[in-house]
Amino acid sequence: MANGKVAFEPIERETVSTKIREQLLQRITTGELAPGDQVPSERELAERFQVARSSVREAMQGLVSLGVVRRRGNRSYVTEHLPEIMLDADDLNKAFVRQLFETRRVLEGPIFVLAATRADVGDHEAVRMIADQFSDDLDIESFRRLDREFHTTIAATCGNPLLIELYGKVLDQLFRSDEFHTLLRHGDNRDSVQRIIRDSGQAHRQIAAALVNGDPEAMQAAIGGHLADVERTIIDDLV
Amino acid sequence: MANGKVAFEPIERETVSTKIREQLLQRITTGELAPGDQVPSERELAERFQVARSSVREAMQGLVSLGVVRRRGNRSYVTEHLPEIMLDADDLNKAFVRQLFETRRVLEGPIFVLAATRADVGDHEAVRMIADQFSDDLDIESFRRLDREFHTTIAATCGNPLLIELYGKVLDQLFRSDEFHTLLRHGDNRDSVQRIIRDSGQAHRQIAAALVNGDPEAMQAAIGGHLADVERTIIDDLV
DNA sequence: CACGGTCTGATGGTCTGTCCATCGGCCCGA
DNA sequence: TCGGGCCGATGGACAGACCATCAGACCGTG
Repeated sequence: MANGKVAFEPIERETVSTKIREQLLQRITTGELAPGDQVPSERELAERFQVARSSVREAMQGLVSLGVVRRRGNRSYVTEHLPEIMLDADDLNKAFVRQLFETRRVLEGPIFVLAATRADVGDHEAVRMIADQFSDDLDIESFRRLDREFHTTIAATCGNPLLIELYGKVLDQLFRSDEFHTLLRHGDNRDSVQRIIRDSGQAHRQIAAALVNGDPEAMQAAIGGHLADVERTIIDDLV
Repeated sequence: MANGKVAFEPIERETVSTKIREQLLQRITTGELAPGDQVPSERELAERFQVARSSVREAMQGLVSLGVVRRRGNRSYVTEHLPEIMLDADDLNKAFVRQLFETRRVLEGPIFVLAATRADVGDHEAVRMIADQFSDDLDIESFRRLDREFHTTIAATCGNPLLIELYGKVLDQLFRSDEFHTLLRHGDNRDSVQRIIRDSGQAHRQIAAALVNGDPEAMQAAIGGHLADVERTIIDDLV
């Protein structure tokens, strides 16, 4: 060691739920658990891992907070779109988009939780007003401006502008990336664009409602499903 | 509504653990639960909230992943340093520093979890090598350069450079902020600087060890305690 | 007085078992 | 064909228990 003291590192103390979580995460990131479909039930996992269901639940909660998995009511869990570690040099663009989405998922949960607990009725009203302005027939530029305003307003409610700024930058990067741009500009994708705008409006209204109700899970579910679609669309359409 | 469809927002389905988590988070951010000291035990909280201990555990896990609370072995939980919503205009600087730390905490957990599951032995060795270069007698500039290299290397292991870039930017902002600078430059604080360098070296070695062991909790604990000190030092010393 | 061993109560981690509301899918009858 | 009702599976929540660990008090020995 560079300094005088011998390095007595804290001994490893890995809990059962941590081991489970790591195994599941590995299964997911390697694509062994296909993205977008069901994860085995808690009871089945408990039996397969030879542990108690409570331990499995604990592991799953960790994955949920990581954003790689989503609760769907009482209907099992579904893995979010993300994985497929792509080693091909050709797929660098895809890999970058994947990172963007992964980062978004990481930032999303905490923001919504903080917003749900810190927002007051004034914030609620402001967010709801903006959300109601979304309509299906917005052109892409108006939509983008409104979208920006929406996220900025939520920033104020969450009590941590920095966090929202990062989130906004990630979303910006996402929507401004070359991949996304070509996707938008491409004449064939006019339908996709229109669908994205429509879905976004609905998603934003749901987010506003969830914020008013102070329900972070609902917020995450509202935006999550929608953005998962966007992610799939973008990645699938990449050359 | 702007579009034709009536907005049937998903009905609120708030779980018990969510309610508990929100209550606790509010208690913490309002400073009612003093930052840095123990949270009541799971059993006591279960009794006070009139719920099962498993529900309390679930809520606490959420708070841990949010970074506002930390597990300390089997010795209860401690609230992280962060809260005290400061309304005074004078305290804008403090508020910003607080946001920086809050953001760091949010990014930290996921990064370590991902790094722990995705890193291979080569990554381990690289990280360990850099960590061993930290020594107590580094000058501030060398330290900063080494620190930067350390984080960059971990970026490669975590499989998501973007996430690490954000994390690095936050840390940068933290260490480059005017507040921190004046703290460093101030002659009186030579001891503080030396202590920070010394603690950082140890923390980085612990992080490397935890990464090699694939133990995210240990990683977080290693860097968490150290940075909590830094946070306290900075905020307390601000004018 | 100092130091190491021992006991004890509290805590988190884990397990087992149970009950409930909800949901998807199925069948059955109108 | 369609609507309603039944059934199995699932997540959510609960109660109670056991264990390893840890802090702190206690005690004995030097």
